[in-house]
Amino acid sequence: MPAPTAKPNARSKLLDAALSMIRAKGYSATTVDELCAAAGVTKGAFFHHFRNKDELGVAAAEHWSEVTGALFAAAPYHDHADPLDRVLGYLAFRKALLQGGVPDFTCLVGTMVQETYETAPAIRDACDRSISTHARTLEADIEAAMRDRAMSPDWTPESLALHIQAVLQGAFILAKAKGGPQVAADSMDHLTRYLTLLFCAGGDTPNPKGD
Amino acid sequence: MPAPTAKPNARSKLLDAALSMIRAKGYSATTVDELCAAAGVTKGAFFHHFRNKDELGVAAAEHWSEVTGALFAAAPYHDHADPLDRVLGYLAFRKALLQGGVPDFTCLVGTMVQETYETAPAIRDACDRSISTHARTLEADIEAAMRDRAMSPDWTPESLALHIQAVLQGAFILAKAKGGPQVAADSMDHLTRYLTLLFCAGGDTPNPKGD
DNA sequence: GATTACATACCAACCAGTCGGTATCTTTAA
DNA sequence: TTAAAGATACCGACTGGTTGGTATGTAATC
Repeated sequence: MPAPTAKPNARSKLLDAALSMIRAKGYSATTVDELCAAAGVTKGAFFHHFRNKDELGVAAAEHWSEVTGALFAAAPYHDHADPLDRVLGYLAFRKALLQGGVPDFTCLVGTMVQETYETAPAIRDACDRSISTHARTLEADIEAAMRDRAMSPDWTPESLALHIQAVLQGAFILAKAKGGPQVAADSMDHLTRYLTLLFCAGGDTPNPKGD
Repeated sequence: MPAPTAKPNARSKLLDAALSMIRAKGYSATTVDELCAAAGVTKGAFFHHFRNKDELGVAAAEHWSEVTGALFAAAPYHDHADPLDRVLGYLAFRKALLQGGVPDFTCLVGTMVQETYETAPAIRDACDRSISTHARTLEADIEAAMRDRAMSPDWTPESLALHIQAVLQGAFILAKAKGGPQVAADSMDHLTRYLTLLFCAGGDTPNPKGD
């Protein structure tokens, strides 16, 4: 990638179109022809930049990581002094992103991995990288919040960061099923409540199942 | 439906095959031909029982509701005397179901609604019904647990039941991305911890955001 | 002048869905 | 008791449009 900034060339037009089209219709139902039409390029351009459809899927996941990575890196929740406030601010930011139609606020890689995890390992790995890398941006703050409170729980910062991602992904599924963001916002409130309780009311309680 | 028990006729063979095939490959990538081959029936039989592919999708969601509904109705977690123990027992039961390959323990309707929520409203509604009806089986126990503790929180039993479903659905997405159930089990542990904290350590704390 | 970045035309395989036909089960009435 | 009559369940060849992918050509750029 010599040019990090995206000129309106065929490749980036295809990737941008892929983000919205795959989020709306899923990966399998997104056809190369439709994608080219939406991006305003020809099929020749598509197969010039991508060897096949799966390679576009991988590139779309990576493009998604870059776009969302920049969005979250520039978000204001990092400014809080207390690390727990930064984590809670992250969740508030996620909740504030629930705007527009369902395809506008849902997650590309969460959608795509559901269809491809068995049939396209390259896409699954790209989606895993996207989710896991994003989750890792929360780990330092979680760990700092634990240290501030001298907590030594039986869960790891990584597992909590991944749990947060799981709640968000699940909230999107419910929003899709119910046709609106309200149920997702409610779920994010429950998650916020969990973090508040966990760090302020009893984070050292042993694992209720003991395993 | 005069005969509630499933004879090995073409329709139920197709529905059973659909459950596993759609969970593994997704709805769009599941072709009618492949489905018929897996079920051991012909295409003529398919279009005798279903007007089109979408109608199979709806029927598959309903079949899924019946199969899983019977599974959960017969599960032992209902035997606990305390309603909170029944809810926690439900979660332990869900965790115990994380056996076999990823397609074996993931949720059909969560998978299907992601691909169809924009393009096939009938399927989306069927998936919503499946999830919401299942969530509703938890509401009475949640409400009873609240009453036992004289709680008057700013969340409803319905929202908590749906949040539980969101965590489960999200856990399945993470399991698909990571290729195994461990991350899903970890997320279910966090959810169990949330319920424990919520009902035993501070369920009356006000909404941290205040909205 | 050669590599890159597209455009156009084309293809074989595949897709959901159709259709004429057969086997079997149910109803009815002589 | 049985047989005509109709409905249901299923079969499998066929179709027309779509699919991902290719082959080849051309204009711009390095």
